[in-house]
Amino acid sequence: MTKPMPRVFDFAETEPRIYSWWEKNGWFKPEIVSPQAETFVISMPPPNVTGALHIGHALTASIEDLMIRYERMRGKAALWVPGTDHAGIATQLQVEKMLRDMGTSRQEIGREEFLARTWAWKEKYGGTIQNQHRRLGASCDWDRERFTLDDGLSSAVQEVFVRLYEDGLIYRGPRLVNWSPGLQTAVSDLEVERDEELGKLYYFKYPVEGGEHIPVATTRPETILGDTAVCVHPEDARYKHLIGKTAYVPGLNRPIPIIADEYVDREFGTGALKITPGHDFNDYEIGQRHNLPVINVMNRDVTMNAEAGPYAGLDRFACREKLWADMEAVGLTIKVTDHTMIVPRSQRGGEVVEPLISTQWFVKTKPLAEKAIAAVREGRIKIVPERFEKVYYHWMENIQDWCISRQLWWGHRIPAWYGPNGEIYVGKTPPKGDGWTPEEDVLDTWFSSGLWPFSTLGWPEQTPDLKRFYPTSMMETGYDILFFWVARMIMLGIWFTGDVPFQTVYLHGLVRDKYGRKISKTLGNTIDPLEIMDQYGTDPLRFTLVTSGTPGNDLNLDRDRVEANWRFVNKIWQIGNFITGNLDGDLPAGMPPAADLDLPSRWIASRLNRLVGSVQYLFDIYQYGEAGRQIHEFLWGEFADWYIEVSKHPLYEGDDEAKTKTRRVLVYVLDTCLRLLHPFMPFVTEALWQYIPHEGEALITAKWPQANTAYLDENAEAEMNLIADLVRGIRNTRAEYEVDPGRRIKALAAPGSHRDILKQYSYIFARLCNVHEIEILETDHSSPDQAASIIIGDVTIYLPLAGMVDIQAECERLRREQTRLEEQIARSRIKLDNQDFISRARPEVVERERARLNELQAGFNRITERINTLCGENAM
RNA sequence: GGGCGCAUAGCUCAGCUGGACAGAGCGCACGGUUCACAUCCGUGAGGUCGGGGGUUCAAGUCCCUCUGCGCCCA
Repeated sequence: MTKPMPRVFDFAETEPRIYSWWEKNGWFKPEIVSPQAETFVISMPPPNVTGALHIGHALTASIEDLMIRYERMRGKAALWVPGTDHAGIATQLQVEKMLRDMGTSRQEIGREEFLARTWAWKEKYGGTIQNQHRRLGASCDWDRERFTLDDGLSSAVQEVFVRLYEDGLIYRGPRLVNWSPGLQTAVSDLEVERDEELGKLYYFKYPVEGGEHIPVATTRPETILGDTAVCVHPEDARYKHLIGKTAYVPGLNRPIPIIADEYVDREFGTGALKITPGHDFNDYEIGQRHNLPVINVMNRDVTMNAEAGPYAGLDRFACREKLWADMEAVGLTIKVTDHTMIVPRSQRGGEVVEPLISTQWFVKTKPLAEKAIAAVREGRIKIVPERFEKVYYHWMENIQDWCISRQLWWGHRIPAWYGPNGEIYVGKTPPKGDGWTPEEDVLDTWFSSGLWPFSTLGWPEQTPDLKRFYPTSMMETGYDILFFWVARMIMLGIWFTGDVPFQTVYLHGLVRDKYGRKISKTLGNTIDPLEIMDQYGTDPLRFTLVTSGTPGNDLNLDRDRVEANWRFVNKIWQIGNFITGNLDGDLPAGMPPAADLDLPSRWIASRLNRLVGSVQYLFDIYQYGEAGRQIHEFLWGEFADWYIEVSKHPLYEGDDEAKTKTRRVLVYVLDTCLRLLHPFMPFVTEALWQYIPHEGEALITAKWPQANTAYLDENAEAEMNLIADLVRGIRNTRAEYEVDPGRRIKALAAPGSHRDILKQYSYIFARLCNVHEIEILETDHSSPDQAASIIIGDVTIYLPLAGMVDIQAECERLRREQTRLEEQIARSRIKLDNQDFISRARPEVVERERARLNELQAGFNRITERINTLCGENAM
């Protein structure tokens, strides 16, 4: 039985109610199906624990929830593991800002107190994003929620660190690293952003033994103080004679050799390159090749150190100025030019990153990467869209060792201790004995998130969850973290579990504003998903996010589209209103057999099953957006606009049998569409489903539809198309002749080969174009003069519009139509006359073309006939 | 320097395995108080599918090339 449903869909009331009902019933958990069921598992990319939901999270959650709901409906044990990331740098910065606002600092309160405050901060703001995910309808298993600093995950991190160390894949040592002066920590290559900026190129003269000078250009004069060579191209005629001689570092007069290396670009600057292995990655490599010493001239706060001689204590940029001024004074400068250069900046802090020699912990990535590459090459991991595989290989094949230590406090403490005699101990527990000092540094946040797919399932313990749900099925995330996160999960996952962490990687794009601009606070074009949900509800936002773009490409989010989809939600609701309002008592479930159905029902059943098949195909190839658009098009453009309108006849005027059949079709079609749409728009579909006759408790656990080919009916589609074309033709004609839409008119029909259909379904014309009487003419009819005619195939409909039809105009209209047909016939003939087409095109394509030509020909004959009778005497 | 993406109606985008006159939403113009919906219904205008070349019986769709915009890597 059905209960009366509200006239409008109140999303604000419905969403939280339905969500908690789902959650309370445990439907987000994989345990709702048998333990033998096939699994489908997604690890949710963990957002920053203290973060707030932004539009990117909304996209991620919309797609992942869609995947999860779809697979759940397909009967799989669907598990979506949620969680949050401690986000070392970001969170520490937030807390430090709070401390600053309170007039203190982390240094002042000390490590222990700082961590206590950060945990407190996490407790306070940590729940926000979970609840925001609930608003999005995310059907994840909250009982399995994890946090990267949980005990379990911390133990996984330690385990991994220790084992990698024992495998010889983690080492510690002084190396040139990217130093973030603002954050006071080393960062990895990936955390450095390189952008073109306008800078200056400074030309210095380096004195050379024997009184000569060699000109050297640099963008960073302060690093001159750390130069250990000047390098020229071995074939450079300008400097060939200087190779092997000694130059003197400006400002310090330290002697350095002039060396030759083919690396030098003769075109750039002066063609003579200063080599500073302590402050430049390329120079570091050249230095290694030539056995040059490495001099570090900076402190960690990027002031100059003692090696800088008279410049010690100055900030790096102040030093730059002063050195230039000093050298200018002694005539060792040439010129300064404007110069566009690549400046490395810290991803988080934005300040210029300084390459600095520093002792850090590193992961030797090559052996890990090899296995990770093989997994994708061998198809054990599939990346969607496929083109990202290339990007992945390129990065993996050129991978550099990964600097994993961070001079932060918020994070996983590196499980290492230093002995009194400089020895290093690495283990999960402190070493025995006295005199051991624990390592101060913590690990890169991505080190722990790299374990996410298995650490969240209990690894290193062999938990039942790990056994059942690992490897996971799908890693869905943005392409912007392919290297940061996806690549590392693959490397670490394979290394530690011997199995891939997930079978498929689906990468989505970035959400941009409607003009395609990147969303940024400074631009002021941020899109707040919460605000949108307040205004339109969750379903329109989700549907818009999923249908606005294609996999792997950025999508431009247009608020107008959200509004349009909000109207779509209303449309669905109104369809529900209509159907439930026209039910009466119990209804047999399911569809009547096709043979028992009338033409419109056979048509809609055929269209529906075609849709189901198409949606299935699109889901199989991850084209969710297109699938959503097709469901939308079907539901509104075919079901509501045509079938429902037509169904009013049997519903209002039919007998009981006709009513029942029509009701069953209406309910069945709606039910199927709600199932198809549920992964896209969970709330309105579930809410409405509860008002229509249904089996089972909730749509969320209802069965995903399968196409039933028994209902495919090409003939019904063709007949219905003909009727629809006639209806449209009549509507056009009425509009053209400005016939009052409310005015009922009659028509005459020369039915051609569709006599029975037109007779039986003439009511459709009454419903859809206000033609309430159709007189079916005999074959040898005489056609009326004062009439407009609509010709589709071999059917002609005459609208006797006495006094309104201008024969002259009508003839012109018909001739235009005739010409159009003529052109199409010609084109079709050319095709069919082409032997190559006949022999090479697929038979059904040729067949379709033949049928089409017949149809065109019939129409052409009909229209010619009409012109002859109507326009005979004024044929010019 | 290497790689990738995008370029389709005024705007935002679809168009997947090549096959009938290229679609949607919004916007625009005109017309609608019929018992699901004005959060609606109907009609219409609007596109040389960035340029050029090629493959094919057939190209918006595949290949090459050029132009413009964007991204990634070095």
